[in-house]
Amino acid sequence: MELYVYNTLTRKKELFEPINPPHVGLYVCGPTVYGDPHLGHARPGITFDIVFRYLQFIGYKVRYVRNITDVGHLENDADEGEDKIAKKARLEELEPMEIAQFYTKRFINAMDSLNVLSPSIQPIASGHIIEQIEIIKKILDAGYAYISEGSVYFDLMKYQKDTNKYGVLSNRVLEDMISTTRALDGQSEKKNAVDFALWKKAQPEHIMRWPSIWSEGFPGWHLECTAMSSKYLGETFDIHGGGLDLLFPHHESEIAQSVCAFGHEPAKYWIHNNMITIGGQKMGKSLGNFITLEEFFTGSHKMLERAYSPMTIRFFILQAHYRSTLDFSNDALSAAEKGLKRLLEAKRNIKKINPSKETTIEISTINQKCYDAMNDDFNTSMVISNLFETATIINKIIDGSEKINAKELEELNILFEDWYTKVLGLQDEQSSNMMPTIDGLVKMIIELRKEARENKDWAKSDELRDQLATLGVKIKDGKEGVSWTIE
RNA sequence: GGUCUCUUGGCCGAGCGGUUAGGCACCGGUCUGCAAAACCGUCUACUCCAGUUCGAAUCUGGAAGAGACCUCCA
Repeated sequence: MELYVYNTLTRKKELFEPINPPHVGLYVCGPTVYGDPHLGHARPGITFDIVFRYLQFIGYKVRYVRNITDVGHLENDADEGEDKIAKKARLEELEPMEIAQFYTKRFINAMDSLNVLSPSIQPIASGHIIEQIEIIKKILDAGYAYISEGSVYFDLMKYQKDTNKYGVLSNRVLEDMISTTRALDGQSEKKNAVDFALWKKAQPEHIMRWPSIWSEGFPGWHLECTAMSSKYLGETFDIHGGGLDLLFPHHESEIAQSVCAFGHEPAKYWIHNNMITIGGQKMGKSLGNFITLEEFFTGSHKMLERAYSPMTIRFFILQAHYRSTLDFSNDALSAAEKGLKRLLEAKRNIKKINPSKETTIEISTINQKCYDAMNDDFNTSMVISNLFETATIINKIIDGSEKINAKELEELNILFEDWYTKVLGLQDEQSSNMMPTIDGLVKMIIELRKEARENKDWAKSDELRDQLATLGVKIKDGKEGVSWTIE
């Protein structure tokens, strides 16, 4: 069994071979915590959750590091030298760390509800200022940075001249960029407009600041990931992930920093998830068209026709391949919701199956198809397609048009446990510790209704059904008796 | 302007040279006191033009349209 992953560095699918098997180091750029998590955050969260889960599923020991950026980034338009968290803090009259703390918690809660597993380590940028300063020193010593008015800048021209590596990831041509770079604040301090800051001297109004030998200030925008990935995964690790929008300049700059500080590139494989679009356009803070995850869960956004559960969001995202753009719409989400429900029902129906002597189906074939799909660059869409076909088979078995023996039935059970639950991370949202109680209560009412129906008291029967419906409990009169679900 | 990507049926979305993707919707059927749900079945594709090939949604060239990055962004 061989896993192939698409490596952005080479623009093709490559056989996955960890540097130190069975260990795998996975680093993913986490959120900047100055706002509520939105649908865009769900995509990398879920994409790399799948990578994390699948690598473990096939036997690797994975250390998954996903950072929290709480140092903020520079605003580039107005507010010279003020970063996002500081700005928000000033507006709301809070400590910057209150803002960061608040949104970090919101982010983690949202990931939990999406059933995204916790990373092995979730380091915060502000907790690694020392490590970042150390890397700046290394780059200075190597001669690829210079000090200017209390700030430290990366010398891109020198880096390019010596290594010719700038652009390996993003295919950028440095010469072209120089001619098209727009004027930004502080350019006069730089040798070249394209140079990026490793350390930035804080302006008087800038409230997030740390001491350093250069100035009171804050670390540059790309440094945190270099510092934290090298600290926890080593100078060279297996997979670096993140959103496609981080490819340039963020990841390109990380490579440059690593090459200068450590003498080699940081990651063997680069994996990038694509964007979620809304009406064909990228969803983003600056565009004002983003919907927060909480708004999805509660339905409180003007573009949403109603609420969508976390599992619906997860399933919606998994139905597309991670490298494709995924377009949001109410119709698409409703379709995902119904599809997920169908799969869940099928999974539950497995329990109702009575095995036969003979079997007309072979589970191992389906199982192999799921492996093949995942081994081909994590094709979750294909796995789901296989599960749907299995759902049809399950229904046919119950219907009597297909047969399954005890051995295959056991494999069927494992199939859903493995792929639906473990790898795709889908879960039954209705399970809670109150369920046995609710189940008992509903069954009592169903019993009452059954009596009414036996007496042909349709009015009473319908009243019970309607009242349960108003509580969100849907009664289903099936061939094999009555069942119910919570809507 | 530069770099890159995409264009699949009513909607979403796989597909990487030959075989049904799948889901949702629609329609037909089964079931039902009625209804809903559920289940079964069926239909609608590959932006356009040219080329390579026995054979192309899939490869090549061209056209049109859309998007991403080049500025913080998942």
